[in-house]
Amino acid sequence: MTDIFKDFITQLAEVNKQDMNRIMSCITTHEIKKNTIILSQGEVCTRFYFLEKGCMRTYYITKEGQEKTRLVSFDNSPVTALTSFITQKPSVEYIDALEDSELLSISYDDFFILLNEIPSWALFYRKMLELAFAFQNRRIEDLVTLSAKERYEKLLKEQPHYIQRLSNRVVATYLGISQETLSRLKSK
Amino acid sequence: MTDIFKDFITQLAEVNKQDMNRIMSCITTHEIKKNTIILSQGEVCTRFYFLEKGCMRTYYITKEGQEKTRLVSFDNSPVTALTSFITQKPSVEYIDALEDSELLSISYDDFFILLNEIPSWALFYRKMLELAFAFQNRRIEDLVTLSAKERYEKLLKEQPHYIQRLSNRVVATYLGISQETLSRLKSK
DNA sequence: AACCCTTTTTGACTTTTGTCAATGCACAGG
DNA sequence: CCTGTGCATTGACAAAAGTCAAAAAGGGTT
Repeated sequence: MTDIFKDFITQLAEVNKQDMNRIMSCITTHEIKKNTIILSQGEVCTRFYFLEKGCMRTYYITKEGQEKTRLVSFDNSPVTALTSFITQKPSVEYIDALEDSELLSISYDDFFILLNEIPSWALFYRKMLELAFAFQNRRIEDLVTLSAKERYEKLLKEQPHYIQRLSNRVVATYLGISQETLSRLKSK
Repeated sequence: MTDIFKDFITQLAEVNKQDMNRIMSCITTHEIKKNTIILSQGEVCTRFYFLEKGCMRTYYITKEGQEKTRLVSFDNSPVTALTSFITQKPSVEYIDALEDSELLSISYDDFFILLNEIPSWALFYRKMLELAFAFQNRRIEDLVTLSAKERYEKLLKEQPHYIQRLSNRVVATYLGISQETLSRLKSK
């Protein structure tokens, strides 16, 4: 059940059995229905989430009321408004489920207790931050260097599951273009 | 001389005198002339840099030959192609000096030796990653939610030194717009 | 002051993308 | 089997931003 998460941790840092049990003792599981919002703008992100199965989205709503997607997460990845989680300040982002999903979570307090208690957890966290940084780095690179059309083509080539599994509307807000523009790009 | 860096570290993590001396023993200083490139696309970033004084820029060159700026760093901030540094793989980014600058640096090997040797250095690194993540998060948010004009106005309001200290050309590549568009936005 | 070199501004035009509105389509719930 | 409701597509037009070229404005050097 929580094996997916164990594997994920182990890929980043070796954890002995005892430590792993300690980590797992802090974990809560959640079944989330499609369209459920697990974090709203203005709320503090008090838990670290990991998505075992399903699909979730981290997004903003602009003052004009438009949804803009920062990140879409699929099975086997962390899903957290990290900035809010780290600082324990209100989030500017929403997180919701695009499909029925299975989540694990750890509270902020436990997360940081583990950090001091278990060196391999600290290593795991550091590696995760490094990966998150690198991912965002590429995202900025794409947004700054590519046109809408090029961003779509790159996504189609490198992450075809985004386009297969998500609605046009969500893909468009992820690419930072309008639904109509995306629809026109697709029909070529 | 290296006091600026010491202060920077101390703000993120408490370091005792002995550890600080150990850290400082790994440090090299550099005087960099304006327009010097310290890292090119395709090179591995083998040192972690910290900018004590001056101004440096991290940027890409697109296949059309256009410069696109990911980040501009002023006095008292880290300046490193972190993704390349962490993975020790070739960088996609260039780093150059926009002004005469004073840098410190630590080699990759020393950096990771310190990480295992000195817990407060590990904490410093973790906090730095957290800050870098949060910064990039905001950058993505701006790129995704704001128009060129709004990005310019936000920069003018929140980081006026960018506009005062940098050439139009650099500001434009940072905002992801053309020089001419920026010039027109300014004249309103 | 005169020169060169770079940066900035301006104008005319093109391309890209967005907006609004209408239509078609598909699926969930009664 | 009908009927909404939301999503996708298409068309016509508008707005935003880019491109190219030329002129103007600075900045430093002799």
